[in-house]
Amino acid sequence: MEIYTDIRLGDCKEVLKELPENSVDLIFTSPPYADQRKSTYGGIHPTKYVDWFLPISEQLLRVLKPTGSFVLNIKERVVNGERSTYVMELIIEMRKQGWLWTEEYIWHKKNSFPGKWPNRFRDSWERLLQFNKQKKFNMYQEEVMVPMGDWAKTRLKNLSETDKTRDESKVGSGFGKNISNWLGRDKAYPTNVLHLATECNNKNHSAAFPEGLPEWFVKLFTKPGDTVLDPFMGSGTTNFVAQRMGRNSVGIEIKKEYYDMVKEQIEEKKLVLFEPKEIYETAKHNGRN
Amino acid sequence: MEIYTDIRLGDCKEVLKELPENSVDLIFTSPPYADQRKSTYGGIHPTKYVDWFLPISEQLLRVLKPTGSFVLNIKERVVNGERSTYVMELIIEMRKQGWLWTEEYIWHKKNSFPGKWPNRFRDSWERLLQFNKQKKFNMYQEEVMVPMGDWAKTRLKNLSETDKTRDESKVGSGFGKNISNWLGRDKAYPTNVLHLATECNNKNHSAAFPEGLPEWFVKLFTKPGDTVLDPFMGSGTTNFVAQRMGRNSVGIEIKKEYYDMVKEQIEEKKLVLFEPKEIYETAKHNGRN
DNA sequence: CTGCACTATGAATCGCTAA
DNA sequence: GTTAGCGATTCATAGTGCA
Repeated sequence: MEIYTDIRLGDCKEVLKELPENSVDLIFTSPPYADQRKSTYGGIHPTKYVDWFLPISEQLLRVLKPTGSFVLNIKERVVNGERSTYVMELIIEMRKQGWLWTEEYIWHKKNSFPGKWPNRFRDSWERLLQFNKQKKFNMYQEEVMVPMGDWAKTRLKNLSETDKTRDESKVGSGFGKNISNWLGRDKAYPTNVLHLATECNNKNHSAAFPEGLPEWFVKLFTKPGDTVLDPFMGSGTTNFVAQRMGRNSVGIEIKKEYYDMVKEQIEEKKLVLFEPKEIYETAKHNGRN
Repeated sequence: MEIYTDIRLGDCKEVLKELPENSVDLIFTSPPYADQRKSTYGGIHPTKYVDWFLPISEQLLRVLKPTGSFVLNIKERVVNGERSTYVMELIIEMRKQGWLWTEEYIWHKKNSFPGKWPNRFRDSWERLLQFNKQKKFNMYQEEVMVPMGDWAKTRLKNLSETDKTRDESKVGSGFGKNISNWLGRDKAYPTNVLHLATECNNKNHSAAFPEGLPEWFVKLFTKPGDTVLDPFMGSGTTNFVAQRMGRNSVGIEIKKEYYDMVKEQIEEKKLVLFEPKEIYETAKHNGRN
């Protein structure tokens, strides 16, 4: 299968207009967080954040396929001792734009940055907001199943009386059918809480999120050959993951420095792609939830 | 030390007016969640939820001491395939009332309700919203520190194969490596993510939350002799915990059935209070974070 | 007292059917 | 059309009983 990795330089608000409508299966991104310090990368003041983001999310709504999903990794900052409300306002405004706010996943960062403050503890979680265009969308739940708890072994040997009763009460058809549901089952569906450690990259650039994060959602919401978009590419984590997993991807980055870096690395990776099988196997190591 | 446990019957919107202003150190409560079904206990329609809650939070703002905290346990439900936005709207409106939204803790429910749906996974977390009257408030961080040595030991011993596969295999970091960070340290500050299982009570009443939840916040935000308030008492978990930990408490409940039950149990507990030490030790079993 | 087997059930959600 | 009621689905935990 031939896939492409399309890296573009520019302001995503403008560059997105070049993309055809209904062409993307998954948007996974982590936009620059609101920040009062203008000096930092893309610092947008908290009070302007929603106004700044809405034109972008409007384009995202246009390019996303009706069956696609938009996953937004974001967490509000503390301003004057309070959590800002711009994320909540954003959700409310995006719904007015036509987005459905389907779910909020939690990314629990296991090794969050240490620190001590007089009136709060370490912040060790971030939001992963899932938006959709319609109630029916593609979701491949089996792809992200996790090993089941230890109890399953004994459970499989003898079904408990409770289960029998519960099952029999349903219909007179008996519980044989239900037993078959359990046989051979060694995996369970995950929950909406993801446990991942923040990655410690010894590279010269730091990723906002670990590879496991986009990987989980790429598996969950796309199949090989689908297209993934990250309008705030940064160090390109989303695109590298997409490429490794056999998905097309588009990445947009406003800073030439990052753009060049990703361009270079993407070229390198292409060489490796001649052995896709092996790469896929290595990738499968990554555990999740 | 002599403490009181004050249980009152009635609608908290009215009963709260009887309480003096600036008299409570901690409000910990879990109001009835919005629900479309009117038949269930206190079912408030999602679209009316904010209007229903604001008069109550106004009273709570009045009775809370300036140095006190208000912790609200809540989670929005799914309506028509979307998460409702009433919790976000509530936060925004409460800030207009004068509340500061200081922090959002996450309660990660390890044993969430099972089930499978076409477009979502099991919901295994709830919000614990912390509101304050001013930026400076009482917080006793040392009281909730996690003993590192013990924690690591039990963690290592009890670590099931599933845990390892699920949580640790993702990055190269590995579990052992992280342990080494903790050696030589007695205690560590927790984060804003709490891990607790929902209690599996085979008693005749079920609590909405496990005792560990109010216990953690009572420790964190009050000292012995302080006053704790739960305006939606329910089965009285908050008040039992407060009493056991030597805090005064006020509980308000609209349903006579629950009110009577708690009244009865509070009386029983008083007898036991002659041996506070032993009780406290047993209570410490409740795991957290 | 420890360990193992087994039981009970929990702030759930979707889709269909009846009113 | 819209809404309310009900069945089906499903996993981790604590508690009990017994060897």
